Amino acid sequence: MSDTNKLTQLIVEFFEKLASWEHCIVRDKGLTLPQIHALEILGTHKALRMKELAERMGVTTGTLTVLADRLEKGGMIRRKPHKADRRSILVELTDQGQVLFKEHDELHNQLTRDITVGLSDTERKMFADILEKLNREF
Amino acid sequence: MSDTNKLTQLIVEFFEKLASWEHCIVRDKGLTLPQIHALEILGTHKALRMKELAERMGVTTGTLTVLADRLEKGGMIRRKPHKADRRSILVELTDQGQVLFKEHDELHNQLTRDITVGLSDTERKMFADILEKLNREF
DNA sequence: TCGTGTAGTTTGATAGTCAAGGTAAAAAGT
DNA sequence: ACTTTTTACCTTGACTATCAAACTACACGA
Repeated sequence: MSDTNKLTQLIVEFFEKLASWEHCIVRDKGLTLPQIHALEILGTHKALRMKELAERMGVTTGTLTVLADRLEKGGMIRRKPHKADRRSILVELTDQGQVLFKEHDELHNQLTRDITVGLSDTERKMFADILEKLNREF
Repeated sequence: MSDTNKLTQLIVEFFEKLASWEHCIVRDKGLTLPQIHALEILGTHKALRMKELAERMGVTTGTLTVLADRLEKGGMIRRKPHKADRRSILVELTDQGQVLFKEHDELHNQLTRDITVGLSDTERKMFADILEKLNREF
């Protein structure tokens, strides 16, 4: 097997494990993956237009409308008018959504610590550098 | 911001990009993420029992039943009886499913090549080593 | 053989998803 | 200024994913 094949398998395995972990975590909180995904994006971007959020999530605005309805009903997000463009609607986290986001973000950090526990400082730095390069190439 | 936070962000960004890529790829083929996920697992494991496949996918057997129905109707997989245990059912790829799996697998390899194009041989090897360690810790 | 556990299916309820169509507002063209 | 086109969001209809719970058939141990 080529080096590329092996590396691909390692990436796929890593990806699957991350996905599975996220899935279990959010299910315990009564949320779904798309819902927490929206909260994650809003948590790092303050207010976003529906259109922008939909694009970042990779879904249509129609899909986002119903998703946002549910999150709004659950008290996680808030819609507010866009001053400059009356077609647009801004979405932002409520206080409750902020709390949830921060909790979830801390879980991510804890996971990072857990899985990198066997790495040396050099390796951890190397890993960060490599990820930065990969993200640029995407 | 701590090193852990930064590393977490890099991992999340990498994960999101992988998910988005996979999403776009399978949509072009008229498949869904869970469907291609099942094909990927079956592609590397020959025949699996429904129960085993469900566990690897992280879904209940009820969910897998309807998923398998659709894949079977689409000619991607085949159910066949389990010789030793008549409660169990084995699932395996059809020839058509095999072709699809190999095509998709090759796309993964191509993606690996594309995103690691900026890495040196040393970095690529280091990346593989680190991923192996992380996958073990999971 | 009888009770308990297991594999898979079915069903009902809830979510996610898209495409297509609708409405209102902005932007562009004339 | 007026018309046309584009954009942003919502709605609807159809399909898929998902789980929990109930159900069937089989296995396995006491």
